[in-house]
Amino acid sequence: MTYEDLVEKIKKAGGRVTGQRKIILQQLIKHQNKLQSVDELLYACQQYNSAINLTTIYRNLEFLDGLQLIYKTNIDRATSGYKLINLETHHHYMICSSCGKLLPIEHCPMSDDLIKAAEKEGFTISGHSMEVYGTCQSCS
Amino acid sequence: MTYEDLVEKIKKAGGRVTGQRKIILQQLIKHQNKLQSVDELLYACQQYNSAINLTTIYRNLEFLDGLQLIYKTNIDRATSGYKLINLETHHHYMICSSCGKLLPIEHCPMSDDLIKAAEKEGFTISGHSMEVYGTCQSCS
DNA sequence: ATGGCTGCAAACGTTTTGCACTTTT
DNA sequence: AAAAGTGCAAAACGTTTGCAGCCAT
Repeated sequence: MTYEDLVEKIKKAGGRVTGQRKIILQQLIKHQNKLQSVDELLYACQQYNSAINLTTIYRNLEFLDGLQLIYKTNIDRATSGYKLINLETHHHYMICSSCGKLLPIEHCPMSDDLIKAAEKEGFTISGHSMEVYGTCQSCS
Repeated sequence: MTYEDLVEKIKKAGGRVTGQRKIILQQLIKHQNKLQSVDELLYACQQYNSAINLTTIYRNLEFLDGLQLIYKTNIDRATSGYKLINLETHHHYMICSSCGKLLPIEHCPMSDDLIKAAEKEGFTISGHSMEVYGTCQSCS
């Protein structure tokens, strides 16, 4: 997902490409392979525009989430982590508890067996989540 | 997990069986098969003791969580859901978005393949989560 | 009588909102 | 010019904490 792809999607959705949004997009692209807390993203953006506001980060994440461009999960009890979605791949990750790095998992838990078992119980599946936690090579 | 089992574990841990705690335990047992928000649990408990306090619910959930008796997950972005852990079974669930009911999944995504793939990348696994979302039979 | 538990009120950190102003289109 | 985005301050939200009093052991 390139910067140009993102800009195109935003314009198609009637969104505007403001100075703050540009910086946020760039920082999300730059850290595509890890989860960022809102504070980390704010800090990263402020290196390029010291005036950028926390509220603007939240609103942009919400806006991009509406465009289904954001993967969100909890870093810990109190903190949310965000990253750009990698549209090409189905997204399950191994998450490093130390540095937040994400290693994609090819293996998706939605097996035929599971789908059949759900149907059997009359359960209509609308989605699923799976995450593996641990420590990555460079952190251990 | 019976009430007596829980009381035994609590006493073994140096905890006390107070009036409020009894009610909370009973309500957790009663709703063992669904996620309850803190508010729902509070409301359920207040049917038996109208004076019971929100803080007490939180502290009891935290206490029981320390004893590894609580399964916690997010109901939605803002709300946490709690239930008693079913110690006998490894816990993955299909969660009904409408009523919060939980249907256990026998299938655990931690396959040998996945563990081997993690090792290969030098990732040390410490835990994992998996949840399936959808609508249960009686809600659809 | 000791130490854990409770209730209350206040604090906390994250996220959301109202409003006036600015910028992109 | 219109619509969307921004910054600020304040509010809202779920959750946690300090403290004084209470109750199970």
